[in-house]
Amino acid sequence: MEERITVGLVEDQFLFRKGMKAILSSWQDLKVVFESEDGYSVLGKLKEVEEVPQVMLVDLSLPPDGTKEFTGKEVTQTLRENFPDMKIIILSVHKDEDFIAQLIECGAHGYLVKDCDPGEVYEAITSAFHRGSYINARTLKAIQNNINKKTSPRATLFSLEQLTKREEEVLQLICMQLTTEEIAERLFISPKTVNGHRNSLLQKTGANNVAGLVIYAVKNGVIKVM
Amino acid sequence: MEERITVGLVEDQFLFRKGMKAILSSWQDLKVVFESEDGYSVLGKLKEVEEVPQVMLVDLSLPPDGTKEFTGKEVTQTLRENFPDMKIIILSVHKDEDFIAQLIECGAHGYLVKDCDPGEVYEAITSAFHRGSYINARTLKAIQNNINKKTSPRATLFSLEQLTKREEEVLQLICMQLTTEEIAERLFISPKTVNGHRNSLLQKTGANNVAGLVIYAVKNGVIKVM
DNA sequence: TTAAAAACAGGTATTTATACCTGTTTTTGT
DNA sequence: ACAAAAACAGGTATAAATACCTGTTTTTAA
Repeated sequence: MEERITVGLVEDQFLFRKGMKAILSSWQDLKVVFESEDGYSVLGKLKEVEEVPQVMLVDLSLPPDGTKEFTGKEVTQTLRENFPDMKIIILSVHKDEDFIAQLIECGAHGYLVKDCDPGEVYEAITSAFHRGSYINARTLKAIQNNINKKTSPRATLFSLEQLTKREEEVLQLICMQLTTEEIAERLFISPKTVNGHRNSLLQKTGANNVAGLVIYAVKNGVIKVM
Repeated sequence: MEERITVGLVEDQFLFRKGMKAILSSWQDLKVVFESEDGYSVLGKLKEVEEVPQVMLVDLSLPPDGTKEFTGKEVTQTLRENFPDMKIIILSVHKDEDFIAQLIECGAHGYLVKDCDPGEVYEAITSAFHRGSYINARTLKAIQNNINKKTSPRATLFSLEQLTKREEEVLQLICMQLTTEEIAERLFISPKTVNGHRNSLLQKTGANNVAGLVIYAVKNGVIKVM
């Protein structure tokens, strides 16, 4: 019998992680050798372990009480740098094409949405291991559309830059229903400055108004809502 | 050997559902006899099935593309009315006490957060079946605090009234970053009417502005954010 | 059928947010 | 030490949201 493929799981929801482990166990040629609940501890845990998994399934839900959240992109990049041979498969609820494309660009070897079936997870793992990647139709489409966007002139204007610390701080206060003046008081700065941050936020996130900003904050884990 | 407890799963995420099924299968005295992916089809499916589950695990994540979403409260109420003997255990990511208390008031027999461990799920199922309910410390606290709120004088002023259909509709459009005028166009009504709904929303939810409304919408599942 | 709730529509006023500018100072990385 | 980015602060204008009213029509439920 051939060596089994060793698999690692990064997933914050305990139940889902255990469920996934149970599912994967039904394939004889897979072996779950690593589990982690968040992006923080992955690296540390991996260095202490004798058996480094060949394929890592990474879920992108954020840890619910993260002071500084570790996004899927960061986890992917970190893993790629430290374990160049490891294949990384992203598991996420996001169907957004930009989002998918960004992950692949960061070095992920595959992308699965969470409503796929167990068979596809298996296929992704084996494909990533044997052929180096698993790109399904949706992922391919996302990558292609993203390339088109990049070559189009609008992309450079609208590109999703990262928020600065101050912007993130302002965004959190906006989500807490504070007005510009209240935020200014809270941060001991001029309302005009807050206004500037507001505008940067709207531009960077592509939102039209506070509603869009709040949604962005929720989606990107800038605030925790549950 | 005694009869096994029959269990049903309502959960939109395919992978999570399968994982949960795999987990539950490790207990010999449980038997998963029913699965549904959304609140809509539960009732219909249950009527076509020969074996109605004794305990139903209901996840509250919303179906990702629901035109008219079926909330956990509605599912609970509907099940209670049509299957009075069935025990209902809610499985959710929400840790909000009001939210938990509301579900229990709607007739749920237990409430679990999604990061609990598999053993607790098993305990909840058996406890609900044999003793009629499973109330853990968190749930109990939520119920108690909710009772306190109700008897306090402020509660009557601030009480979370239910949103009307129209209000919910307007709220969704607000979250989609539409302005009052755009919403009016979309719904073929006067901006003044939309304004009225806006004000009702602010009052009913206790929000100060759109940011608060969006947060409310996310917390209460009025919109789906992922 | 009748009362209550919901949906509708209008008014006035004020506050806040958004969309553009301009520029300086401070921090950061190399 | 230098350039770049971030944080800061000001201006002007307009658009939108919020806070209060008033009332009518339609729908819902008892």
